[in-house]
Amino acid sequence: MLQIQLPDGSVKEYPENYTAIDVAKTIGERLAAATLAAEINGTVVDATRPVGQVFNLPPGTPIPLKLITSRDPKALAVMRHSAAHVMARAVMRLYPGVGLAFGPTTGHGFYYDFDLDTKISEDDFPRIEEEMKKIIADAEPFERFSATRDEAVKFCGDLNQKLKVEHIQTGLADHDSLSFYRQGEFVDLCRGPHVPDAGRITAIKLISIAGSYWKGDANNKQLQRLYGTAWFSQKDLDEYLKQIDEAKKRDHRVLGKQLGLFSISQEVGPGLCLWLPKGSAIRATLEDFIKKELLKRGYTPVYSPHIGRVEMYETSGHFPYYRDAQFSPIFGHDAGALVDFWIRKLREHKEGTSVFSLDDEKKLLESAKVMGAALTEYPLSGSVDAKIDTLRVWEKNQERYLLKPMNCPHHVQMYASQQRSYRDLPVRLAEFGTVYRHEKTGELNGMLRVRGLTQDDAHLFCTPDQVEEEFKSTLELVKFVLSSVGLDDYRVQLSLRDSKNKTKYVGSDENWDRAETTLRKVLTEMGWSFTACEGEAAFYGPKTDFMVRDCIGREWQLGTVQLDFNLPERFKLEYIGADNKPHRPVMIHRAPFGSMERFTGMLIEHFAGAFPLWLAPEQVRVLPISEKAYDYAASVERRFREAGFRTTTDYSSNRVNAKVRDAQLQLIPYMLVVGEKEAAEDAVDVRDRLLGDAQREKLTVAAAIAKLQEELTARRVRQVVKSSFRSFEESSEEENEY
RNA sequence: GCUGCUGUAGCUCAGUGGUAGAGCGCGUCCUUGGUAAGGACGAGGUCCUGGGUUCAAAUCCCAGCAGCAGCUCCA
Repeated sequence: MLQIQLPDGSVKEYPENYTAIDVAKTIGERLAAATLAAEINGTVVDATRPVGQVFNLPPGTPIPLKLITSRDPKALAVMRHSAAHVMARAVMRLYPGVGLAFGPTTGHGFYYDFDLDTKISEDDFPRIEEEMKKIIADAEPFERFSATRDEAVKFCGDLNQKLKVEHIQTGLADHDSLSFYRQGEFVDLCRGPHVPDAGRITAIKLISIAGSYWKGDANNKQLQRLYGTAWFSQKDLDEYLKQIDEAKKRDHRVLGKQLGLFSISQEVGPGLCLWLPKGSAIRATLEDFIKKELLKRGYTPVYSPHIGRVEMYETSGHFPYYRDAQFSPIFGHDAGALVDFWIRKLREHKEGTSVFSLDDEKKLLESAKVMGAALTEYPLSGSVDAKIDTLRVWEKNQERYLLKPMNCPHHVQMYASQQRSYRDLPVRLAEFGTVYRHEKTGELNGMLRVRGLTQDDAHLFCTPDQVEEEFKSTLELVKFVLSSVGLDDYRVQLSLRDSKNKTKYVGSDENWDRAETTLRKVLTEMGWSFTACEGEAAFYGPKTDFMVRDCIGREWQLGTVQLDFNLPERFKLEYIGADNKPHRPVMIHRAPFGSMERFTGMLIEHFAGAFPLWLAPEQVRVLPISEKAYDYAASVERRFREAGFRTTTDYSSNRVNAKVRDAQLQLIPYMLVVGEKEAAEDAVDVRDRLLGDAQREKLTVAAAIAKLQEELTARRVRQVVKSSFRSFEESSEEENEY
């Protein structure tokens, strides 16, 4: 007999081969019909599997069992995964010979990757959906069966599913037994679980089609990824689609245009952001805020130029590691780019990655000569190394500048500009440093991913003893800054080195281990919850990143604190210790906002454009009732401006109704309606954007100024419109192993 | 960079192998108004760029550029 413990704690006995559905039937037919899956000992499994087969608990131990119906949030993921199978089955019917890759669930639906030469387009969605609906109407069961690795390979081979075969042989090499699910004529390698039959899938819709890479590697074959969503009712589906539409309305690109905050013009260039006056007001407010905060915390503001010698970035490693993501160097000599290309080609030739003929070299020599670089020393018949050396010598004598991709080397030079004593440390150099990166075209995204950005950057140089303390206080600064602007919906990520691919990083294992251990220790001591992510570190050190979500749920890195033992070594930085001997300082890179562009973009979405008073680009608008009140309106505007408020007056020929509406739609926190009555009393009629007409308040100008100043200095956040796509709770992306 | 979709007035978008439309905004005038749209008139377009097909292309085809979504990348 099988001993099963139900969620209420009661233990009951059932026949050995009973499934969760069978158990449900003993409670009630309706419950059995509603059961979609079962949670056994904390793991979600098929409701149709014999409970006793799932776990080998010691004999006599009752098995904890929970029946999962559509009311349980876990049911959605199970059902969506089944929907992915149904979609794949439909696609297979319509496109014979399609190769199957992976088909997991996502936070709001599911996708399946297909290897298919025919291009699926959105025009094909209706017939795929129709086929899916047929499959759902047929309500055939999902049947699980197991196979050994060899059987599985043969089975998938017979089905001509090459990607599955490859996956079994590589990704699943350590699995002895593999499970499959059959649904009618469709069989798929799959970990499960699934709903009992396709009829349990109620409301489905295909969302989009896009490219993806096999196993997420851009060097691999490109697949077609079909996205869909599924819900237990049409109502839920409609609600979800409505939410997506709502979410798009708070997109910073939409609001940025609507509210005149920023603009990205094709004339200026892709990824280059123009901060319009209103966007600039927000940025300036943020910058003032953090500048004051940094002074309090012992930072010293510095300025550095926008370009620097390429050699400096070769020393730091930025140039060799990220060359393809940088704007080309600025060459002082006309032949600079040519020689640069030449050296790269020679290196590729040496490494065997490309062919570079003697004839090519002769042509280049000729061209260089025409461009004014004679290169008489070039050893045409010498070794590749000798050739590279000759060209390098020429290059070293020329000017080569890089549009700066990072501020750190500049700050490093500032540190090195004088001798440092341990008594001087920590040195904290802060700068709103503008950097340029040639991001790939497909990566650009409004203000969130740009090619020119300003970091609220600073570099701390400290003794090894000071590292933990400095790191800790820096993390606290980031947290303080985020909470000051009302951003509390973020995730802390500990970004570590990829232990399997160390070629992406500079520095010794010892330095890395030291840095990663320190970070983990500090985070743990602070009691913060964080997620550790391998392979997310910077090339010079591990970091703690503050991740937030945008209006449609994509995650972005804002603030970051990075620990670096490596750049001080590469630049041979020193300080004189108490022992009168030179020591190597440790660097901390940190940017609470990350970049002003991305941070402002995220803030726009966070507040859905409705900024709190202290950040609002236009804080107060004076609305004269008629021309008779123009003079008084002007004086009110002047007094508010003098009190420090960003104030305008609406002199349009509209009626006050329209003026109120305009200001309301432009999300201006306070409107001051003034007419003859107010003019007579030196008053304003204060209309609060949030309270509207119902709670208008007539105050003297002085009282209104005082009221608003109180809200301003407190940096009060009175409203944040919740977004359904931001929260971190709901986004448990199901990783399907296979 | 890859795959797919999109590109029409300042904005949002409709539209057709036969020479271009709406709403909002903008301008002028009337209205001098009391808390989410007062009225009239008017100006605005190389229909992304370059090729091709055609008697005829903004519309069909190709290429490029840009935007969007996804993938990959992100110092």
